[in-house]
Amino acid sequence: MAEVKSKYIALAPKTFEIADRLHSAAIHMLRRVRRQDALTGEGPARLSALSVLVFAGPRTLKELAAAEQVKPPTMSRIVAGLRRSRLVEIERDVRDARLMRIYATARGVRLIKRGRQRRIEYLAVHLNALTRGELAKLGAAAQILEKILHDSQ
Amino acid sequence: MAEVKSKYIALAPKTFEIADRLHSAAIHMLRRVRRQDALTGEGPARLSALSVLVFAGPRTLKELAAAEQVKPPTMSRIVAGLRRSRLVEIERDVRDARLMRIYATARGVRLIKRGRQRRIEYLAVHLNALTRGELAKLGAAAQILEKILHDSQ
DNA sequence: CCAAATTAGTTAGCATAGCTAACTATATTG
DNA sequence: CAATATAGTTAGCTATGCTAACTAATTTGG
Repeated sequence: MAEVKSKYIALAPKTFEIADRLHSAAIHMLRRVRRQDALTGEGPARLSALSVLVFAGPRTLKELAAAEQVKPPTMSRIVAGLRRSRLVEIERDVRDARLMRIYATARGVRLIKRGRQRRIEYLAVHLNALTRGELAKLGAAAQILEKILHDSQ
Repeated sequence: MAEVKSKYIALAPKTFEIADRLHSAAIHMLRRVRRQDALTGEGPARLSALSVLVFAGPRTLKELAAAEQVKPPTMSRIVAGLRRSRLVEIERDVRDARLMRIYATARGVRLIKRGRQRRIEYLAVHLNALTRGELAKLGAAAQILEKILHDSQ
């Protein structure tokens, strides 16, 4: 791996090295796991948006766009695709007719849960080769990352 | 997070839970870090392919396609884009005129190194809030993941 | 109360990124 | 040397990202 120097002189080289390795490991892990998604027959943007609806509940288009960090026109087409595949349904808000209420259908929920199952199972099968201690270390790391991600917004 | 059951009864629930949390943390971490890439002015497929050329050296189109897990026609266009941006150059193999030798230009190397610097620095700044012990745990986790990814091909 | 401004979402049009099928050009093989 | 195999490209489809410009609905200010 290459050297990384910084303008932030307060940061220890060790911190950079760990950031680098964590970054690389995350990229390679997700690349593997993502191969499982082909079986769903839907593209990554749709799966990701649908996943928000399944695990966080119904959302408006704008909220969904914000959650997925894309612009409204992009989300508009993603939702149209999900609707064509009967994975979501849309209702107009009674209070404010400009707002959409987008929610996952039972079919959408099933698709996401199966996809998620495949991803997690794939990972778990590989983690199964580890010792108890190693597994505990991964658990600790996940917790630390969750904390950072949560704190830093 | 949702329940995940498995047909692999030999896998402990704890393993699933950790796989799940690791998966989620990796997704959110990379989503953050990726925002830095907009500054390069190149798309993700180009950055990723160029990164292979910079860190692993020149490759043929087929090799690059395999490394990026895409089909040759896809890589053909990615390389064409990189070439237009003067980030790579192409030579024909002397022994076998069918083969391309694709390599990063100095400009390509600079672009990737700066982009990488931004990503790693962003992460490192956030890791900097951690204690020595927490940092060490993340380092240990990265190492364990590298091992699994390497061993399982 | 209604005109102006704001907000939610869509449409149009562009670029990138993925695919398969069908092509060209070069090497290899029988 | 003809047939086959291999490397890469081209054409044409879908999906996913953007901005600019639009429609429709709501809110606000005079």
